[in-house]
Amino acid sequence: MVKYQSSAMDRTFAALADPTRRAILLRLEQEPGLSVSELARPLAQKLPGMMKHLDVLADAGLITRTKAGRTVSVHLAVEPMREAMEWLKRYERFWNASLDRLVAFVEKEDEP
Amino acid sequence: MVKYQSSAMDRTFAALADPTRRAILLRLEQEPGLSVSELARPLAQKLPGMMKHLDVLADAGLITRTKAGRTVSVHLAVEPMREAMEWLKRYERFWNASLDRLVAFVEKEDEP
DNA sequence: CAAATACTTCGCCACATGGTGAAGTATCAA
DNA sequence: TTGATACTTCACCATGTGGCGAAGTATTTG
Repeated sequence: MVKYQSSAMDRTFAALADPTRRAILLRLEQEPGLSVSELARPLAQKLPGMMKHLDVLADAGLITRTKAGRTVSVHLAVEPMREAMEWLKRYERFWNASLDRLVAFVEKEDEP
Repeated sequence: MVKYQSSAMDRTFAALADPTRRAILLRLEQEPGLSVSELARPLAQKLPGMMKHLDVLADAGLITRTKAGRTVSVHLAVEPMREAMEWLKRYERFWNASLDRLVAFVEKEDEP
């Protein structure tokens, strides 16, 4: 890859690209503060694998971890998702607005 | 990685995780139907690199390519972005709605 | 203190990405 | 037909997952 530094948005989208990580986020939405083991159990994930996913999510700023004794509770942090959504919003007009623009777009393609 | 098959959403988020690819999508929004070379030029990308990015974008369903003679014009396809946004919408309440929920969330964290 | 629990880190492996230059193919132009 | 143009594919490299078992560290618990 040779990507020595990546932007916040790069990391956010990359973190969201894995189904296990999306499942983690969905679960945390329902049950904030779950521990690492509790997160791993239903996902049939060993702890080392879960650690890597949590590292990716934390790098992207999508979770925070707080340690209490020997257990770690994990919490959602949605700000990066808001920014990802802001980016996508740029394209909202393509499916949200009237079809005028789409028609114009298609017609332009047919020009020589 | 050992990911033999990935879902449409996996591919969409993965495609969006690269700044060059996001730049391509932004550019196509302004100027639909650009050719491969035209896309590559301002991004300081060699053609082989651009080809790979376009392959990733096409796999994710984010672009379509139509060949006319020896030139290929590239077009946006926004449906996958709409779906990505639908997924993110689930979290919208965290930043969009009243702060009640956030307060409840924070207070829950302080419980023993 | 000893044992169990909950993470954490450490190799190790396979594979996709992101980039390159070089070579190949297909069209268009002269 | 010969060149130039526009892609396309190939071979190669470095790196970041994504997964595992095994070993290590830190806290509780008995």
